[in-house]
Amino acid sequence: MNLAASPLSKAEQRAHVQRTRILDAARTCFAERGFHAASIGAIAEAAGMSQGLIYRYFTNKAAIVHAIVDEQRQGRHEALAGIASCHALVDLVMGKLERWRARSGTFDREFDPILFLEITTEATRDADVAAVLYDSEQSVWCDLSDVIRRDALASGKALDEAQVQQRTVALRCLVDGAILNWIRDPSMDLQQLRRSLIAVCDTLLT
Amino acid sequence: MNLAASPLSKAEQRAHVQRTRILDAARTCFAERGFHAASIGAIAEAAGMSQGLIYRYFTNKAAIVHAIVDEQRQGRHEALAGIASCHALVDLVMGKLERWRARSGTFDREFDPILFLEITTEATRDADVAAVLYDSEQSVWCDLSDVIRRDALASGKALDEAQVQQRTVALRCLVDGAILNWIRDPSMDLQQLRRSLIAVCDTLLT
Amino acid sequence: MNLAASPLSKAEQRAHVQRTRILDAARTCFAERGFHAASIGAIAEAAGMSQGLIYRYFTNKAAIVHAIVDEQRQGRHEALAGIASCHALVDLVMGKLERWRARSGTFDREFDPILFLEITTEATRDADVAAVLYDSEQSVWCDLSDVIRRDALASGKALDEAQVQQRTVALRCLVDGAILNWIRDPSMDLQQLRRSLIAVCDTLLT
Amino acid sequence: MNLAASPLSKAEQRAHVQRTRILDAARTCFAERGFHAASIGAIAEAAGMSQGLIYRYFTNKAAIVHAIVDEQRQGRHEALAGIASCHALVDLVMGKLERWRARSGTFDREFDPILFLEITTEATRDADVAAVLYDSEQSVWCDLSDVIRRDALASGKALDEAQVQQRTVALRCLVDGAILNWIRDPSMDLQQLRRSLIAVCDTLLT
DNA sequence: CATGAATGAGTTTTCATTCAT
DNA sequence: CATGAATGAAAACTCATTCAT
Repeated sequence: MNLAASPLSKAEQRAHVQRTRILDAARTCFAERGFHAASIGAIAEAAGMSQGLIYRYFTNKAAIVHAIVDEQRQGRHEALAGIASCHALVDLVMGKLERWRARSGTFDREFDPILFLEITTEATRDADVAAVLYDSEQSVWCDLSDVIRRDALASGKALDEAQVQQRTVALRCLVDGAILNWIRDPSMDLQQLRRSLIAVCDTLLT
Repeated sequence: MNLAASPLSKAEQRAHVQRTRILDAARTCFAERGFHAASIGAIAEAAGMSQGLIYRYFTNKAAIVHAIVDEQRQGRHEALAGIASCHALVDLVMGKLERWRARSGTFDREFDPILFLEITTEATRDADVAAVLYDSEQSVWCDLSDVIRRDALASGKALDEAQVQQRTVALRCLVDGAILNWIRDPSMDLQQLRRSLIAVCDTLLT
Repeated sequence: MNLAASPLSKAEQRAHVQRTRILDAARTCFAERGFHAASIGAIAEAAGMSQGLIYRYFTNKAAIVHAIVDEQRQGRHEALAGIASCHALVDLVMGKLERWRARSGTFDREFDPILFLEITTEATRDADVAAVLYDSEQSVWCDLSDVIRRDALASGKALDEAQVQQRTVALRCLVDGAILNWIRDPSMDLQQLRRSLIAVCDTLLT
Repeated sequence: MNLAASPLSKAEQRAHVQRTRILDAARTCFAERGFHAASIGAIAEAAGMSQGLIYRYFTNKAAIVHAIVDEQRQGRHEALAGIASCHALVDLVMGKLERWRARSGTFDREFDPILFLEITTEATRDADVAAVLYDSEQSVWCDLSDVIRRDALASGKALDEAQVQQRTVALRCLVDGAILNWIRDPSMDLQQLRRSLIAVCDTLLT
């Protein structure tokens, strides 16, 4: 993303490193305790720096939240870019959920289900978060539509635009709903969930 | 609701009225600001009473949260009891979303999508909330399976148990995902969403 | 104290009974938690009545405290009236301490060591308590001087007034100090303490 | 006090100064109003700082109380270390009482009679305070026994251990009782009290 | 006479944010 | 650039006291 053409000064590099350290710490704290309950003090400690320093890189606690929301948006977009079929999408998401349960406590820079929920909730109240999230949704929408199209292409089906839209909606709801249900029922059998999703995808694309 | 057989004393009636007043206020505040950001002071003001009085009816702020979570669980269960087909379910949910947008600011004693999200997020951190939510999920699971069975019965299909389970998973994810997406993209065309859901339901049940 | 000449009306009797109930409850609560930490609510519950009713019999929380201080003053005076020798005094006090440890939780209407301490501390801050306590001290002073005189008389010694005063001071300090030390070191051997006090009394009166 | 060997960082020095400021303020407030009635707000104001800052140096209000109790324990121990005779002990205590009355409002970092009482009362309810106080008592017990022994040695008397114990008990009760009585009767003639105590000491050691 | 619902001021404690060093 | 001491506003919760019933 950062081509050779843009020579980052040492100061800029340092700033970027610091911002990353803060965001990594914040992601963990936010996912653990929520945007509100996670204090700047906790983030500073997790980042191994003083509270004051955080304010050199982010004007606000809100600014940190915004940055993380954006980070997740980008991550989600990049993750979807490499996906060529519905099956692959289901695999990606289910893999995330499985890995999440394994190494609890560490969180994913590109896409974290708990943060995803936290962000959605926050969007209800914070207009800025809502705006970023809205953009994210548009982008995800396109990405998912592309997945549908690629999948159809690969299996030799021709879909008109209306069919693409409809299947995109369905796919989106399925995946998001799967995440939500996984959170609401941690004892859920992930293998069975995966099989069900696959089955629905197959049915929908027939 | 209050048959002659249940002799509620005046004190008990009063207590019930007050609890209801508090819960109504709290539901609004929680949906508007979230469980954490909504202060007891704000709830008290919304309920038109002093902060101290709230503590006569609820030992804790947490107790209020728990009461509301339970209220929503019950409401969700009751709402599903009357549903006989997937179409009816989609209608119920979409109706909620449409009505919600119309009279923003008022919240639903039986089931509110924003609160639903807030509760799911809170369950990540509060073990008590998680427990109530888990129970709720089991109950919803049964209710949805019944919907699937009734639907199949009405349309003369015979489904084995594995098929019922699979369709229940799909239905559940679809509906929850629809709510989530509606929250994330408020500009979404609800009519189109409704049509897509109906189409998926029809496809899945064929 | 209440001679036949004063016919108490039924209302007055009831009032007296109620006041007694409240004071009994308050004594327990105060000794358990201290004047400040003991709430009117706790006292009301211990007395088996409503909070409001307490205010029919006492204008204030402070009034309850004052009543109890006075009660203890009177009890102390009456307890000393029957004492004819230093040995008897030591026995009285040590008996109190021993019994106190045995049935912890119940408190003595006539004199309770913990309340005694609590009251002394409170006198530091509340002028009314200080006044009652001051009166109490004058009265106790006379009572103790009489004990000294009776003791000397019984053992055939003649003491001039200065000697009486001096021994009274000593006796008073010894007894109060014994109580204080017993509170500060609950593991203290009461039998040994008793023997030491007796020995000092004997020495002092030789 | 701060020899060259102890390299306190500037931060540590500052922390120590602040803790001292807080403890000084707290001692005053506690002695004036009691542990419970003295609010953190009052302490902060007396210390000339914000309420929040107090929590940087003490985790709790209880922590402040504990620190003060410990401070007094140490002070009491150090004060007794330099005492070689019963007369000197009486002089020390009476001097404290006289000085206390003179400059009311200021309290003694090493040993304050009102705080001593407050602490004893609190020990009745706070297990931690009770524990520190118990340790203090053991230490004072040894210190007083040593005073008795030194005194006997100086006056050429030989005391067996039982006699030492007995006199220690007596001395302890006398001194504590004197403080208690001085509090309960502020009009008391301190000169007379001093003479009486001296007389008893002389009698006891004959 | 008795209740207990209601209030409002007060308590301890936390935290985002600033700023002197 | 970095620190962490300091602040002030707010949070949850308690409690003495009043008053309608």
